[in-house]
Amino acid sequence: MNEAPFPPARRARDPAATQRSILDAAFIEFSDNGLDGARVDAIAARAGTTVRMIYYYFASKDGLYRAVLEHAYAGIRTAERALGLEALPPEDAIRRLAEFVFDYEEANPRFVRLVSIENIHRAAHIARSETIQGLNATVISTIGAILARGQDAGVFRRDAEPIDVHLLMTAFCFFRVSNRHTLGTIFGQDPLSPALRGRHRGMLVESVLAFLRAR
Amino acid sequence: MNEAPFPPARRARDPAATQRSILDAAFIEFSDNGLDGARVDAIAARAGTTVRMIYYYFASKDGLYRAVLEHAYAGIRTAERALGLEALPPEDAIRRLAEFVFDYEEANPRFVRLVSIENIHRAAHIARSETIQGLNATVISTIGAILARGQDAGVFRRDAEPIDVHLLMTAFCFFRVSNRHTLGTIFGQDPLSPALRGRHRGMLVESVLAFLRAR
Amino acid sequence: MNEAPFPPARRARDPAATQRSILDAAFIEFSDNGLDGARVDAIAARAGTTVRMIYYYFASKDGLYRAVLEHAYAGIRTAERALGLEALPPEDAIRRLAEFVFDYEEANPRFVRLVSIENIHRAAHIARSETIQGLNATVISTIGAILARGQDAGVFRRDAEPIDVHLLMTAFCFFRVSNRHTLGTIFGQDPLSPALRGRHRGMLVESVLAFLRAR
Amino acid sequence: MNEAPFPPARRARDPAATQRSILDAAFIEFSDNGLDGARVDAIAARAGTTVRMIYYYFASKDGLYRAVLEHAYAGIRTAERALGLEALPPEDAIRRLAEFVFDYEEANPRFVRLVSIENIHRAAHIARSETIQGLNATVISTIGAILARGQDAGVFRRDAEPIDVHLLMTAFCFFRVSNRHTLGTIFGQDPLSPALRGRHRGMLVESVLAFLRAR
DNA sequence: CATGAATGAGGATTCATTCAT
DNA sequence: AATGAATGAATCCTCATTCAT
Repeated sequence: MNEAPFPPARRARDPAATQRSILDAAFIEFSDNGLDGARVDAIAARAGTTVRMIYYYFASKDGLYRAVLEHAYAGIRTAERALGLEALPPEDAIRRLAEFVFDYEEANPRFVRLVSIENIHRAAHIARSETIQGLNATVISTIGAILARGQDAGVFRRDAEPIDVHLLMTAFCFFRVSNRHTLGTIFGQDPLSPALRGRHRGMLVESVLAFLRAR
Repeated sequence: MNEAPFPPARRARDPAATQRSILDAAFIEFSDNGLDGARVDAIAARAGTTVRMIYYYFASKDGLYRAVLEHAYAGIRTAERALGLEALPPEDAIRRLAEFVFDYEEANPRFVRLVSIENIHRAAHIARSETIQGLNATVISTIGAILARGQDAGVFRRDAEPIDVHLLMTAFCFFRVSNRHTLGTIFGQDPLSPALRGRHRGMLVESVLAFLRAR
Repeated sequence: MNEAPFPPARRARDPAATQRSILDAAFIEFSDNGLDGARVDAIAARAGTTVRMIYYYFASKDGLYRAVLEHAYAGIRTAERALGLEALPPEDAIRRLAEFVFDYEEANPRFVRLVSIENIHRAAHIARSETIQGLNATVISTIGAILARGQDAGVFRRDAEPIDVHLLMTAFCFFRVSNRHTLGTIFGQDPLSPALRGRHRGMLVESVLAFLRAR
Repeated sequence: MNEAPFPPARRARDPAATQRSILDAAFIEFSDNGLDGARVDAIAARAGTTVRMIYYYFASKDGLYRAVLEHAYAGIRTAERALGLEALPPEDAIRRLAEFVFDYEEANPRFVRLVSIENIHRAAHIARSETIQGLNATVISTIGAILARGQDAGVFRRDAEPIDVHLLMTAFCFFRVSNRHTLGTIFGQDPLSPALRGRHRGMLVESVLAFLRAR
C-alpha cells in the first residue's frame, strides 16, 4: 500500500565521509574565493551533499570556515614536528627548517591564501579556536631550542629571538606565494617560476644564516 | 522669508570633491572589509553622498575598487621616487630603501591589506589597469641601478638580481603587517609592537646587506 | 494557550500550488505589461508568495516568462488536438478549424498579447524552449492532412500549402485581437464588438474557403 | 582674460536637425526594444546629443514616444493618399491597395513593431494624440468609396463594410511581419522568405477579391 | 540522518528626470 | 540653446539560514 517498500535512502553515506567531503570542498571554496566570496551552495554542490548537511554538521558558514582553518593549521604543524630538528646541528636545523617552510608554502598555496584571508578578517576566527591556539606555540619553542644550541656552540649571535627567526624565514616563503599574483602582474614574471625558485630557495637559507652568524 | 540661511547640505556641485570623498571612503571600506565584504551603501554613507553618485563617477563597485587600487599604488611609487637613491653610495641606498619600505608598509596598513585582498582575487583588477602596470616597473630599475653601482664597486655579489632584492626586502616588511593578526593571535605578541619594531627594522637591513655582501 | 486557531497563512508547504499560483500571476502580469513592464514584486504579491519563491522555482524573471510562454502555447495546442478534424469532410474541417482559431484568440486575449510581446523580443525565449518547439509542428501536419484530403477529393486547389492556410486563418483572428486597441482608437469602433463579431467570423471562413476552392 | 575667446559651442547644430536626429534615434530604439525596453540614454547616444536635449524638446520619454508614433503613422497615411485609387476601376483599386499594404508593412517592419508595442500599451498614447486620430479616418472613407463604386457596378457584394475590408487586408499583411519571429521559430521557415513572398502576395489579393465577389 | 520548501534581509545596479549654471 | 552634476525611487536578484516532515 505504501509507495516504496524500501526507504528512499538516496545517499546513504557514512557521516564521517560526508563531513570530510564537506570539509574538503569548503577548503577549496574558501581558499579560492575568500570567506565572503565563498558560497554555501557551491560548497554543498562540490561536496556532493546538500546545504542542509553543512548546517547539520557545522552549524553555520562561519563554523565551517573555522573548521577548515583548524584543519589547515593542523597540517603544517604536524609536518613541522616530523622534521626531527632536534637531532641536527644548529645550522643544519635552521637550514632544514627554512627549506621546509619554503617548500611547504609553495606546495600549499591554498593554505597560504587561507591565512591571508583570515588576516583580512583580523584573525577573528582563529582567535575563537582553542585548537589553533594550542597548536602553534610549538614552532617558537622548536626554534628557541635550536637557537640556544647554536648560541651555546658560539655559531649564532646571542641577541636573536625565536620569533625574529620565524618571521624572517616565513615572511619570504609566504610572501612569494601570497603575493604571487600582484608580483607576477606588475613585474611580468611569476615569482614561482622554476627560473627563480632555486635561486630564491638558496637566498632564503643564506640570508637567514648570514643574519644569525653576524657579530 | 523662510529661505534657508545656509545652502542645502547636499548637492555640493563640486565634482572633484565628490569624487575624492568617494575614493577616500572606498579606500577605507575596501581595505577594512575586502572587495566582497565592502558595501556600496556604507561607502556612500561614509562619503556623504548617495550610492547613485558612485555609479555616476565609477560605473560599478569593481570600477571604484580599481580606482582605489590605482590611487594606492600611485602613492607608494610617488614616495619611492622622492628618496633620491641615485645620489647615495650603494650600501646606503639599499639601507635607505629597505627602511623606507619598512616604514611605509607599517604606516600604511590599509595599502598592505588592499594588496592582500587583490591577491585573493588573483590580481584580476590590476591586470586590467594600465595605470598600475606602468607605475611599477620603476622600482626594479631603481634597484637595478643601485646593484650595478655596488657590483662595479666590488661591494655587492654579482649574481644578485633586482627582483630578488625587491622580494627579500618587501617580503619581510609586508608580511609583518599583512599577517599581523594571525601572528599576534598565535604567538601572543603583536609583531608591530614597539618592543619588536626597532629590532626588526635593524634585522631587515642587516639580512639584506649580509646577503648582498656575501661571496 | 495562545496558539493560533488557524494555521499560519503563508508557509503553504504545497509546492505544486505555490508554483501554479506563481505561474498564474505571472501570466497575468506579463500579458498585461510585457516582459520589461512586468514587475517581479507584483507577480509575487498577486501570487500570494514572496519574490524569493519565484527565484526558487523559476530561477529568474526570464525563466518565469519562458515557463508562462510554454504553458500558454501548450494550452492552444491541446485545445487544437481535441477538435477531431480527421473525422470531418475537408471543407467542414477547415471551417471548424477556422472557427476554433477565431474563438480561441478572442477568448484568450492574454495569449495573443503574450505572443505579440514575444515577437517584440524576436522570439528569443521560445527559441530557447524545446517544449514549445516540439508542440507546434502538429498544426501544420494537421492542416496538411486536411488539404491532402480536399485535394484528392477535387474540392481544394492543388497549389495551397499548409503554412499558407495557417497564416491566412490565424492572421485575421490574431490581428483583430492583437490590434484591438489601435484599431478601436483610430476607427472609433471596437473590432471585438458584438456588432462586428458575427460578420467577421463568417468572413473568415468564407475568405479561406473561397481561396481554397479557387481554380 | 576669459579662457576661451570663442564660445565653447561644441555641437552648434541647428535645432531642427537636433530634433530630427532625436526622433530618428528614438524611432529605432523604441521599435527595437519597446517603450519599456528603450533607454533614454541610448537614444541620446544614437542621436549624438545629450539626454538633456531630449527633455528640452520632448519633455519626457513618453512625449518622445508619442512623437515617434505620430511620425510613423503620418508616413503610411501619406503614402496611401498618393496611390490615386479614385481613378481606378473598383477591383483594380482593391488590388492596388492590398498590394500597397502588403509591400508597405513588409518594407517597414519598425512601423509594424511600433504598432504592436502600442497595442501592448492598449493604445494609450495614440489615444492622447489628436494628430493621429485625425490622420486615420481617411483610409476607411477611401475604401468606402471604392466599395460603393464596386457595389454600384455589381461586382462587389452589398453587405461588405469598409472596416471589414480594411481588417481582412491589413491583418494578413501585418501579421506576417509582426509575428515573423514566432512563426519563423515554430515552423522553421521565415514567413518573409522570398520563397513565400510572391505566393502570399497573390493569396492576399485573391482572398480579398474572392470575398468581395461572393454572392 | 536526511530533505525539499520556505524565508527575510540586504545587495548591486538602473532609470527617468531635474537642478544650477 | 545647451550642459554636467545630481537624485530618489525602483528593480532584479542573492545569500545564509530555518521549518516541517
